[in-house]
Amino acid sequence: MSISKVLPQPDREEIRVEAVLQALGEPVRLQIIRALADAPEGIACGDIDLPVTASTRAHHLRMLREAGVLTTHTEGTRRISTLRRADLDTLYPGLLTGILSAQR
Amino acid sequence: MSISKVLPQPDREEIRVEAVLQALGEPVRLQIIRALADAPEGIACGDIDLPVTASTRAHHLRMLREAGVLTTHTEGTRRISTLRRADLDTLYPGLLTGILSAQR
DNA sequence: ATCGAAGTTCGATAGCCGTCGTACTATGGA
DNA sequence: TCCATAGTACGACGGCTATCGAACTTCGAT
Repeated sequence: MSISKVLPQPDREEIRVEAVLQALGEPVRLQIIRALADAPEGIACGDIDLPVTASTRAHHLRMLREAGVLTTHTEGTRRISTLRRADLDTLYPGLLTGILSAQR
Repeated sequence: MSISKVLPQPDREEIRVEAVLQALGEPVRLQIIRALADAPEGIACGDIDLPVTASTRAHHLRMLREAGVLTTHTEGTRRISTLRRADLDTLYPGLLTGILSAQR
């Protein structure tokens, strides 16, 4: 049995709006964000339908995590990601809602 | 005497959230947005203090305009830009506010 | 112990884009 | 008319980054 672990990510006060916007300004990553928004309990990155290979997928997940947009914890061999809604809503109230309200 | 003219820009319904986020996810452009937010009556791009040359400035202004973030009209030889607040607030309520609420 | 599944990391590549200088346009003033 | 000012357009260049394949790690199951 393995120990569930949270992957390294910035603290709330370390999150920079530029990094967040840059992270969100990429079609595939935006797609990921939307999938996460629809799965409040979190989702394994492999379970998100994306038009890229696994390695590219991992790359985008890492970008989003390091920007502070999502958090990832391990569950066996799977890595479950969730939106850092509370942090983002506190730092930039309305931003996430505004983005997600866009028609897809 | 010349005729004041509005430079080409997308209609509200043509604005895509990806383009907006991509436009905002660039430090210089974010700086422009903040300057515009502080000048509701509009501002000439030359009057914004930016760490880039005039041509780069023009490039960023064009990106922002074509993404639908700002509107530009001519006044003599000057080009006055203003945030498209109403359009953005309608399409993505809270997004602009969230971004601008970030500490600089 | 072996295997498969989930995912990451690394190196390489190709395309995008931020930057600049230069040339150009257009407007207004002398 | 001539010139200065405000700004754009274009071409070039360099750096960033999205993408991939291949090798590797980790865990769970058989």
